[in-house]
Formats: sequence, structure tokens, C-alpha cells
Amino acid sequence: MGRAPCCDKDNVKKGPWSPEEDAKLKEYIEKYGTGGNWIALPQKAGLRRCGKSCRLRWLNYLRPNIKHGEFSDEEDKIICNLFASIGSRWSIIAAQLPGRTDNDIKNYWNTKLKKKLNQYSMMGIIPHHSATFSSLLHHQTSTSSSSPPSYRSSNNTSTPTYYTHQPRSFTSTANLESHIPFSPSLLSSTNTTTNAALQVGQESYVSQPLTQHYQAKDNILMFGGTTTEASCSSSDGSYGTGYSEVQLGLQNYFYNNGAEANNQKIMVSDNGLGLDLDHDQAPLDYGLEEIKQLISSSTTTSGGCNNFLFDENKTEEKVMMYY
DNA sequence: AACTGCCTCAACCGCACTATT
DNA sequence: AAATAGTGCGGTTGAGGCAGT
Repeated sequence: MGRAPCCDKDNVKKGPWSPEEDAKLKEYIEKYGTGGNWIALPQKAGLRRCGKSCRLRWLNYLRPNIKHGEFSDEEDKIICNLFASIGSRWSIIAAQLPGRTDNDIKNYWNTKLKKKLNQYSMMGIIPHHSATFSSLLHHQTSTSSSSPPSYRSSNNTSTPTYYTHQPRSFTSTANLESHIPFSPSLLSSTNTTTNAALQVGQESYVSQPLTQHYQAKDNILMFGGTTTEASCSSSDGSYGTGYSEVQLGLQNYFYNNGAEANNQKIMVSDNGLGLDLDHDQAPLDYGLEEIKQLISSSTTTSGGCNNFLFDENKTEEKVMMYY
């Protein structure tokens, strides 16, 4: 026996909301609030709607300060950046874009932004075969609810222990991405209040233990010094024109076998491991072989992934690991 | 004008998770 | 500890609008 439905399906109206319904809902919530109970709200407000439907309508359309219309370039960048790092976690992405809803961003990504990136790729601005591009465009979203995304798993026993590195101080504060504060605990725990909690600059995120890492998305582990550092920034902090434009959210992926981009060495081994070496802090110039060497000489952990620990003596900003 | 195909986006669905009893 | 209720999230759907023929 499954769980009881949240409302009497036969007695609720479905489909588009009428202006009258909108007005009723808005008036009621402005007057009484939600009362912390969406299920009971429609009846009290005199609406023949499911509570979930009311909630959705309020959050996505009626609540104050909702921003509709065109997304700015800046918003594009933030979305791409976050998508590359955490995947389709729209509510978290929405939390970084005031006035935008997760639904909005999801639709925007699926209908426009993805195509935009495709175009860039056609124009050769993004190497089509790059791991980054692939991850952005073909990020497999979990459709099977029977196997929930692993970032929700609160007791991931396969999560190995990692060492960490010296904290990094940012030399550029101009770019927002440098300061997007992902909290490891939030992203890896079962906490469902991430929207409310993930606010830029919120004090509670600073100074997390350096040993922390978080599972940003099914098959990616992300590391950072403090949580504000465990961001998805470009380590050179530059984007906006030319090549850097296409870096958008790509910075945390490593490709090109040592090819140079924006004065920054981006390197990757052939098994997908990579290092993002911050050129302004780490004058490292590793090639593929050296990376392999580094990997093989590092303390590694076991598990069903390409194991990797970075050299504690290095000052690289962060490391991502691909399963 | 009528038809067709494509696109957009509001809304729904089902599930995971938390809180409460 | 188990059952139930409520909430939030991400994926999917389909009605309506639009452009092209």
C-alpha cells in the first residue's frame, strides 16, 4: 500500500491558474501567511487546489520580488558555473540568483542555455570533446528515483578520507564565483534547507575544517580550503570576453592535457583526474606525465573511483575527483 | 487563412526527506 | 521504532504561442 495522497484528487482543480485564484491565494497569504501548512491552506483560502499546487504557484509566480524575463549574461555565467560544479541542483543555483526560481532556471537551462553552449561549441570556442563541455551538456540527471543521487546520501561509506592543503587567499575579489559559499555539510548531508541556508557571505560557512570535501554531484568530489574557497571559480578569476567567456562554469574541469588557457595550466590525466593549479599561487607546470607521477606517488584511497590525493606540499587550490 | 512543427514555461508527478505523533 | 503527515526537489508533460510554409 502506497502512501495516502496529499489531497483529494477528484476534488481539486488542475491546470493553469485563473487571475481570480491568484488573487485569492495572494490575498490570503499576505493576510495570514502560509501558517506553515500548505495542505490546509487551499481550504482556508477558499481554493479548490492541491496544497502543493498552491505552494508552487506562490513560490514560482506570486510571491514578491520574483524576477521574470531575460537572464543577464552575469546570470548565465553563474548558472553555467554552478551547473558545471553541482549539476542540476536547481534550488541551490536559484539561491544564488535573487528573484529567480528553480523552475525558471531549470527551464532556461533546458531550453536556451544548453543550446547556447552548443553553439559555442560549434563555433569552436569550446572544444567539443572536452570533458568540461561534455559534462555541461550531457550531465546525466538522475531520472530513477529508486537510486537517489549520491549527494543526498548521508552515510556514504565509500567516501574516503582525504588530506588537504594550505588555505588559499583570493587575490581577486571581483568575480562572484570566487565567493559562492558551498557548504560541504549542506551539500553532502540530508539537510533539506539548503535554499534558505545558502546565502552568499553567510558567516556560518566560513572557516570549515580544511579536511572537508564534499560530493558535489554524483560522480564528482570537490575540495577546497574553507568553504568559501571550495567554490567553482576560475583560479585566475577572469572571464567575460573571448576565451574566458566560454570558461563560464567550466573552470573546475580539467582538460587539454596541459594546454594553456588564460595563463593557467589546465591539466588532466587520461583517466580524468586533474589539477587546477592556480597560476598566481602555484608556479607549477606539470605535464601529463608529471601529473601521473604525482598521482601515483600520492597517498591514495580505495574505492570504486580513480583514487587520488594531491600532494600536501603543493598549494593548488582544489582538486576534483571523478569516479 | 489553415496547417504544421517547434518552442516555451507553468504546472504536475513522484519520490526523498524531515517532523510529528 | 514505526507510521503518518507535510515539505521540497528535480524530472517530465502538455497547452498555448509563434514562425514557417
